[in-house]
Amino acid sequence: MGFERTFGDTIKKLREEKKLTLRTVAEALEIDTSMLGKIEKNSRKPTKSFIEKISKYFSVSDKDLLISFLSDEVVYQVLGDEDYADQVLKVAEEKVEYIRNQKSS
Amino acid sequence: MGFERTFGDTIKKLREEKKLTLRTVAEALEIDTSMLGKIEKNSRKPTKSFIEKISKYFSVSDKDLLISFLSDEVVYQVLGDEDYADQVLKVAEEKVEYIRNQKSS
DNA sequence: TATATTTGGACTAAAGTTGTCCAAAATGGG
DNA sequence: CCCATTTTGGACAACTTTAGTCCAAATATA
Repeated sequence: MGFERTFGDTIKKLREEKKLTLRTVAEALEIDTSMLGKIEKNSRKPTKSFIEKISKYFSVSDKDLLISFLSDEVVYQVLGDEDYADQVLKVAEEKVEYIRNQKSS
Repeated sequence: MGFERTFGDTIKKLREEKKLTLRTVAEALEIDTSMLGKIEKNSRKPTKSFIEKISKYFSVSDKDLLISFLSDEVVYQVLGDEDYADQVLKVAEEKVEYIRNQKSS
């Protein structure tokens, strides 16, 4: 899976590959058409349940889609203001590692 | 700077090393004592302005404190639910890299 | 024991988020 | 070009979250 795209781009591509309309997919997932459009444009966040439904609908990995979304969130958070993105991510990794070791001791 | 601790732990340690009370520091920074206590316990978020003031007050790097705080946020975000933390961070790095290349082209 | 410090609950105001509805804009087939 | 359909995004109300303050209980200190 190509993670360079955003979550929205990813699900939009899945839909367009199958030549389906927003309305068609939205009905299948039982959500508002406009909502689906916004999620594709990353202007509304998918719920966990949405990610489950859409991954099932397109037969793609639920986990991959979730990671795609969560990483978008992290990127968004980390790219504001001053750009210490790399350092912030590096330190975050260290902290995650540290916390893991804590737990298992 | 040891980034294994949380932002709250870090500023608490700075205060205790100088044997200052919450009230003393809070007054110097012109914020509520209780607020400072909560920030030390990571139950309230520091504002950008708070980080600037406290780093100046203790003569430590503003940037380091900011990174400490931002990385806490990322860790918090990434450690919920299923734990794909490593993968999410890795993908986030790739996306940041990707976005950087986009901009400079 | 008396005094100061730390902790956290409760609350209000402000800010942010969600999902829905609707209409304008864009697209595409005939 | 026209019409039907799709896409896009604004506006809104309901709801959730967060921020900051005040206060009192708990804890530490001298």
